[in-house]
Amino acid sequence: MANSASGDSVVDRVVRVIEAFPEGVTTLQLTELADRAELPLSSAHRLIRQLSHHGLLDLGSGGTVRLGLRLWELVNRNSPTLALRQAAMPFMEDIQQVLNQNVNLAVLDGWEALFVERLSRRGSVANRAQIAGRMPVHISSAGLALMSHQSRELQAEYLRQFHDPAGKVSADVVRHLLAEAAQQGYAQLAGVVDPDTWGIAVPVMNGKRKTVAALGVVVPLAEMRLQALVPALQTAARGIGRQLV
Amino acid sequence: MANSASGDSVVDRVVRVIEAFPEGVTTLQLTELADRAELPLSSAHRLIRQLSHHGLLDLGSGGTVRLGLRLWELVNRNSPTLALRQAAMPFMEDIQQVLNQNVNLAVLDGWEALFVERLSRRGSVANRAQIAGRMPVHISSAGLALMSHQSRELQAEYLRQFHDPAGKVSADVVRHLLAEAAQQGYAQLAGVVDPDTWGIAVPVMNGKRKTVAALGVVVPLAEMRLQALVPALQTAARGIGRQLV
DNA sequence: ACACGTTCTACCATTGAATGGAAGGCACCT
DNA sequence: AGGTGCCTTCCATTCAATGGTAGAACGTGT
Repeated sequence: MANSASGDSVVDRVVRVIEAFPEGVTTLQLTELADRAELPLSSAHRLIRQLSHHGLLDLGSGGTVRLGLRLWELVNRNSPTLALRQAAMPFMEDIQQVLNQNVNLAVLDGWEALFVERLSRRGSVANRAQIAGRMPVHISSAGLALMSHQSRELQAEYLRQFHDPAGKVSADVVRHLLAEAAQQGYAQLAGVVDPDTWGIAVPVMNGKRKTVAALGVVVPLAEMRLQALVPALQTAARGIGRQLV
Repeated sequence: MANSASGDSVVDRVVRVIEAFPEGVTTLQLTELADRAELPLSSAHRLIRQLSHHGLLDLGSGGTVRLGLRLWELVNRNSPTLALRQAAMPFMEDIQQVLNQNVNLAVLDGWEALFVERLSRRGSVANRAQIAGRMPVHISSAGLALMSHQSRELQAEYLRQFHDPAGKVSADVVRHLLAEAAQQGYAQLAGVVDPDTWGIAVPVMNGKRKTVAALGVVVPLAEMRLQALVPALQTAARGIGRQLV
């Protein structure tokens, strides 16, 4: 036998290895990684050593495996969201200063909002973990803000396939939320993620008026002041969008 | 001929493709990417399509290639510096609040300081580009702070191979800077990177008193107040280190 | 309008790079 | 002392990867 009894290419395997790390886990043992990637140990070992040699992975002395610093560096230097994050950062800092709330920036990926940047509320323990985190469209204000400004076709497709695994939300409810968000120009969601918090997000449109991101804040229910928040967010979103092609 | 006339493995090629993006460039044409990665066009095309299929790259309609959002997500979720950044973030925010200066966090990689986190001075235009940026040890306060707390052997090896391409700095000068930094417990460097700025950095030690990072600020020369800065940085560095294993 | 250059995409016979079972080595248990 | 779990290396087998070639789809200048 040669070149994979299981019928997958080298590229497939490289991807499986990188994907094998569970969220938030930085270190894995060689054997465990081989298991997770469903690779024969010897194959996994060879592959990981190659990747490690190039710095994409970091194979420690005792068989501990991490993602490589070099990979982190390359990806962050050339990240597809680099321009967006650079444009958004000053405005996000402004909002954090003025409103003193958690600020976040998300893009749409599939049927989920992917958070690409985040600033924590001053004084609170930073919750940086949520960077690179995902939330389904229907339970995040950012997701709703993003989806409500997509094309009719995409929204229709989204609603067609929509199914809430928890079974608590129907497609009709989501349709209503999207319509409301589209009409108002912002999306809000209270107590869904966390019972004591309120999320508000507005779309960020690039120069061609295409919605490329959502800018949002998460505030304690008690401090909710929609009148103050929405204009601030919308102003910032326009400022960001003006810098994007 | 089969399996690479040039004698490199698939893994080599995957790495070359990812590394082919110049710093700060997010989009490349297929042909240009093939050139940069030194791959035959047809091979590059096949490889990139595979990677794109898995979301590590993103092959657009007109042959435009970007890094994939999925890759960014995976790397940032499981980044080797995740714990460090999470521990450091609140302290960095404190410093930014109290001192109103650019704050940065770096680790040592090879003979360079790799900046893993950064907060911009309030009011200044954010210079986020420097995240994932590198600076040689001898011309960055962070680099000096890091190197000055490494083992004797590593420092000796560093000094042995040291060579300033600009020819302005001798190994003896660097040796002196390192000794000074080691003795004082902080490193400073004035007007090297930018003629009007002063950089100060202190080491961050983990629970085993191993130096794992450097915490630093960059201040305008005019606002230089060493007496205020160093204690603040050292306090923060201790706070960060206490949370690291 | 036409010819030309450039770039993307697809095909397919050839072959050496990738494969993984087996065995060795090491550390740490019981 | 024997057992267990892990990392690491070896090597004959073979099919996945390769890249020259050619066609399609642009864009551009004459």
